[in-house]
Amino acid sequence: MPQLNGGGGDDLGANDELISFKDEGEQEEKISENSSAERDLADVKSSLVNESETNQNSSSDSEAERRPPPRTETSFREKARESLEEAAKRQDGGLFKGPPYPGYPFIMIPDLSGPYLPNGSLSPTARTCVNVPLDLHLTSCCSPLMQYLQMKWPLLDVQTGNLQSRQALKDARSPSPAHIVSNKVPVVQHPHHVHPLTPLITYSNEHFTPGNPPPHLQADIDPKTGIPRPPHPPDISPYYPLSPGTVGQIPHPLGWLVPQQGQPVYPITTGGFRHPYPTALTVNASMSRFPPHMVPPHHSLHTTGIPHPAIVTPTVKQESSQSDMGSLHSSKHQDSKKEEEKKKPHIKKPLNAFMLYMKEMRAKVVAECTLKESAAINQILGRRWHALSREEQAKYYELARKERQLHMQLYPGWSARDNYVGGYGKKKKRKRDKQPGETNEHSECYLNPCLTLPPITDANTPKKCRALFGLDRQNLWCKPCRRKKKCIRYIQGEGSCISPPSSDGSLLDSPPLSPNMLASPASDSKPQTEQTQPLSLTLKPDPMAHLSMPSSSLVLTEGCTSKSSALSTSTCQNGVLHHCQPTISQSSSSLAHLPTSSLHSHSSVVGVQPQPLSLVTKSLD
DNA sequence: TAGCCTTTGAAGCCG
DNA sequence: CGGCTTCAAAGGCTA
Repeated sequence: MPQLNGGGGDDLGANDELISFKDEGEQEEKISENSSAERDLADVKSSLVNESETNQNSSSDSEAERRPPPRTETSFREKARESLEEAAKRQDGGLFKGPPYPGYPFIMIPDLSGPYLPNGSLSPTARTCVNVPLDLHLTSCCSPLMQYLQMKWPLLDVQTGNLQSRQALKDARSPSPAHIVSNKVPVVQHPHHVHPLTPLITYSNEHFTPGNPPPHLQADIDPKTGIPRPPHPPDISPYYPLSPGTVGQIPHPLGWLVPQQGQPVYPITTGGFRHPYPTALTVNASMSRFPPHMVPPHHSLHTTGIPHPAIVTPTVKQESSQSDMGSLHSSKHQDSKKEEEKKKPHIKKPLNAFMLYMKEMRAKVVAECTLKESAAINQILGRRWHALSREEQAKYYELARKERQLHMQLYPGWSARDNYVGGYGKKKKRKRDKQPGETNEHSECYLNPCLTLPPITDANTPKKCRALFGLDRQNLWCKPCRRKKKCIRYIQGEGSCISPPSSDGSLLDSPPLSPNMLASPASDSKPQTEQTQPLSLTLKPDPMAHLSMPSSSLVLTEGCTSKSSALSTSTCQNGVLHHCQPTISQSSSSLAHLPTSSLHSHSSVVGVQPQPLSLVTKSLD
């Protein structure tokens, strides 16, 4: 396995991504600083990822050293140890007693997901906190996991101060009997279920309502630290029956212990609710200190009924219903087979870096604007992702790498093909095939002629060069395209790219690249935040612009709300009022013939960004 | 109600 | 090996 190759740089794809990202960064990011410095920075970032990958199996200490958010981590670690010690001494409960703060008994973790300050510190506004449930079976041997979590938690994002959340927390402080009696995990309702492997997600207090922690997990809470004292592990929890080998192992601190109602994504298996990460400790330990291949496989992990968040019983999946239907007419044998299949947990793929990022940032985006449409949000997040500095991205790559590692450790026999239905017999949702000419790129141009946003639809796919030149002229493809990455030419725009004048949105936002930049697309770009993204304040001549661009100035920003509100003004937390209506309406009127999907796509694009991505375009003339 | 949309990345399949 | 496809999250939308 690639990931196991400690020295390999390819396991995570991070390298590739970084490389390609460099290419993209050139076009997407305005570089105001000297290129050499940028290159250096980029090199540093790339090396960061490389290092993380190459050292993935080495010392977790090194990781900890690389981790920026230290204070909280350190204090937390110390406190956690104290709590552990105390917990070992006394198990008098005291859970949820006298919470030092609303989030109690959760740890307050700085939200680093937001605006990062150059020095790695948090901006005041970014100091939202995460209430991380400490229903940990913390033991003295958890340091690797702790490190792992420390690495992750800083990225946690949460919307705090939410009265509802607090209330929910308050209300939930008395564990429901159902939680106790049933094998169900105390449900914490969250808009997005928490990926088991990724504590990155934005968490709100409601995720961890006090009802969540099973009785045995009612760790004593240190009134001083507010950190719940980890329950003493000696007693195997009826809730999380731990196999002998799981003693001392730490349940994943984050919410995937608590599946969400209506989202049986991480259903508890019939085997009982066990430690989600039975091998979390050992895995992490081995992960950080030993080459993964040295770690003994835990083949029985997911067969023990461990409710790993990544495990989803087929019953919750669409396949299940279908199989159920079919089973009606099938033989008993078939039924039994299907039953087995049904019971067979669906182990989800580990989240990649971007998915982790999305999980973390989605709530933030949703909160910042009225956007709720995932498609639109994802577009925004996609842009933000590219706007992230290498360092920030490296964090996610690192997390993703660990996710995969952990996943691999937990499910040694699992393969992505297990979930790969395409060509493997079963049905599957097949993405609607779009004809090359069927893309929304034109509409994109219409509606989004000068946005900083790159073309959002198909036209923006990495196959741009492929579409332009065809497979037989791959030598003309941009590097990213060859690597199946986002086409830089397309993004760069025709003005500066070698590609033929594109009718797509290539003219959009990205500033023209200098020839030398084209020559060495990977040469680099300095990490940019989206604030610097106003890539094109000048409207490039768009062949299609006359069809869509009003002669007047436009203010297009991502701050505009999605489809539903695209035609009305919207506000974002940045306080900027985005008058989307004129823009959209004009565009729409001129493009009344456009498919609604196009409009939809466009409106979706007009997401919200805390940082003004808005561009004021000049009139064409 | 299943699937689409939309993003990026990882990984599997296929020629 | 390169290209294509699927899946991972997510929630509104659509047929």
